[in-house]
Amino acid sequence: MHAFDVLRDPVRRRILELLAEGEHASGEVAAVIEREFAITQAAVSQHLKVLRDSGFATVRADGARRIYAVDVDPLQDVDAWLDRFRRFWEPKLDALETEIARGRRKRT
Amino acid sequence: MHAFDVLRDPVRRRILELLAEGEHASGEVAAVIEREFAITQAAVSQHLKVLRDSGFATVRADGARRIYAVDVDPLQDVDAWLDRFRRFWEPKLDALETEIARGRRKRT
DNA sequence: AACTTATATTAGTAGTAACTTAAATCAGGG
DNA sequence: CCCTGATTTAAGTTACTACTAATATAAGTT
Repeated sequence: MHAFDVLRDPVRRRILELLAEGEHASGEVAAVIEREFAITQAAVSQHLKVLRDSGFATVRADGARRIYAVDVDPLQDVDAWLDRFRRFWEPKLDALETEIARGRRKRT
Repeated sequence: MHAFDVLRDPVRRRILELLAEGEHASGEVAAVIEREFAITQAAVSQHLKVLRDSGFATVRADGARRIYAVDVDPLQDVDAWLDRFRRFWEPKLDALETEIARGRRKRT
């Protein structure tokens, strides 16, 4: 599933916003989303699965709970796709300066 | 239609890539897309309509031709949404430096 | 072991979105 | 004015996606 397919859904975007604040258990995420979007826990779990499968989130077990964390790799891909449009709104920067400012060098 | 709904479609993303290179007539876009995606000219026209309606593209007439240009406002919205995740991959910059580097001040 | 809590999975349904084909619009030239 | 080329619009079909309800799984508690 392509990154943009994942981000298309407002529920998934909201979940990612929550995870951007820090790790959350599945149930914590579900509580917020159920309230804000009026959908069931099962639906939230399905969205979490999409996020896992597409690399936007990672999970670890904590007893019966599942702790989710954001993984920004696919978001960086989106950011990289936007690069070709940046010249329309960003002031001119030389190539090296841009590299440094944007921090998009290969991870070491 | 939300920006991410628009960007979800690979044909529309490809059209935006073409428009990022410069203005193109509807027919020029259609020629490329028909070849690359094997869909009809009518389908391409429908995608162009979506891009128009959602603010991603503007059109002007040139005789019977319709010349399309990219409008990056919605792309900037996407870029802004990504801001909350940038700290996961960007080196620390102070607030002002970030403002300058990212060029996201109000348009003057 | 039985009960409860936490979470995921399955099966089925309904709405939407992206096509195709056909028809409509509209500008320019003979 | 008719014809052609360029483009959009309309109608209908199909496939996909997000949902619910029900069930399964697994851990924690008594």
